[in-house]
Amino acid sequence: MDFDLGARLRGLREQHGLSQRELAKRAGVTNGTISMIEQNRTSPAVGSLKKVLDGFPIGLSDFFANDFTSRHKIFYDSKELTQISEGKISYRQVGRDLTGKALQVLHEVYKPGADTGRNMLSHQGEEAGVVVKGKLEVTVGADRKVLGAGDAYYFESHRPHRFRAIGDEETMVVTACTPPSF
Amino acid sequence: MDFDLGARLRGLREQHGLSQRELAKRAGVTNGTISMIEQNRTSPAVGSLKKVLDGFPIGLSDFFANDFTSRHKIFYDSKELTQISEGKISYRQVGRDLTGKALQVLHEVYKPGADTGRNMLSHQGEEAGVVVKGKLEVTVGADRKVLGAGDAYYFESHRPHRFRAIGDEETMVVTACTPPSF
DNA sequence: TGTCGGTGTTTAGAAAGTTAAACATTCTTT
DNA sequence: AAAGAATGTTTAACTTTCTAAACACCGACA
Repeated sequence: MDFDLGARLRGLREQHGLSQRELAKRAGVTNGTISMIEQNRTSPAVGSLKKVLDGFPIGLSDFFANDFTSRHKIFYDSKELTQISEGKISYRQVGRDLTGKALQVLHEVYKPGADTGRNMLSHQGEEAGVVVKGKLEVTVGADRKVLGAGDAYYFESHRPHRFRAIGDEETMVVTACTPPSF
Repeated sequence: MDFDLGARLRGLREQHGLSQRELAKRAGVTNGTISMIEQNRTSPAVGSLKKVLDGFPIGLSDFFANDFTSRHKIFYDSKELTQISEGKISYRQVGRDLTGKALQVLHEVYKPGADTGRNMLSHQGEEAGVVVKGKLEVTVGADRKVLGAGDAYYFESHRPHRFRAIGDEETMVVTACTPPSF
């Protein structure tokens, strides 16, 4: 282990104003177990930790969300991207919490015909993207162009813009915004 | 345990095209351990699971992200909200993955003077919010009003809108959008 | 002062996880 | 068909976690 699981648990417990015994009772474990975990004298079984966290309650994912290592994470497997929303357009973000970050990178998948909407989006910062697959109609202000795989765009986000997937195969785009604005 | 940790691990391993022995070697555990975990015949120690996941690699948080229970989760502790972005305006979302959901609810905190930008936002759906603390200037189309704690708003998102925190204390708002549009 | 109720920590024994090696199975190779 | 190499599973010995109870400490209160 490389992040302080014990301290994380202790912090949570104290934030909730519980004693080790109170938490133990809720969780269905003994107070000794919690003591040992908080001192990092044991690496609890996942099942035990789950029981303990149910006492707050908080999920395992959230418990590890601010994992020390995940802040320094460099490589993200395809499956590791954070699904922000999904539907006609799927947005999957590189990294979970962009606090203090300058960049937001998304892997977007448009179903055929998917559209960000007639109403043009417009926010601050700059954004750029590369079409990986399919065809994407990009409208920026008065400019409009259909981009194919390998094509890219770059503009200042304050200009009204709109994206639309053309053709009948799904369209994949990798986009970057700075600063992160969702 | 109430979600199929074993199946989750097996799925991941197979997605990555690894055998139990290959993964075991990378992770520094034995193939037997992985076999037992995948059959849910043991609840692995967090440390062991961490080692195994480092073989992919994937973080603990992401491993549990699609926790079976978290899809049915009803109650969210304040600390459990998903930080989407933070800065002058902090957005914390209720729930992590809104796939298939109809609603996106955010807990927003505006630092004094924080502003969604001169450029009016505009997207589809409807949205509403309740100011919990501080003062929020809400502009929707030609309408503008300063809302205080307890005040609320409701409009169709296609109308251009803008939010700005007024005064010198931070402003807190709870907002809801449908459909989720980030 | 003493004892009561609370806190977190420690310890011996019970339970469970992990290892290393053997086992069983499938597929390829000869 | 037999040998070989890969796969996942199981078993006995070992290690670690977990429990239950005792321990030590602190503040309240009679």
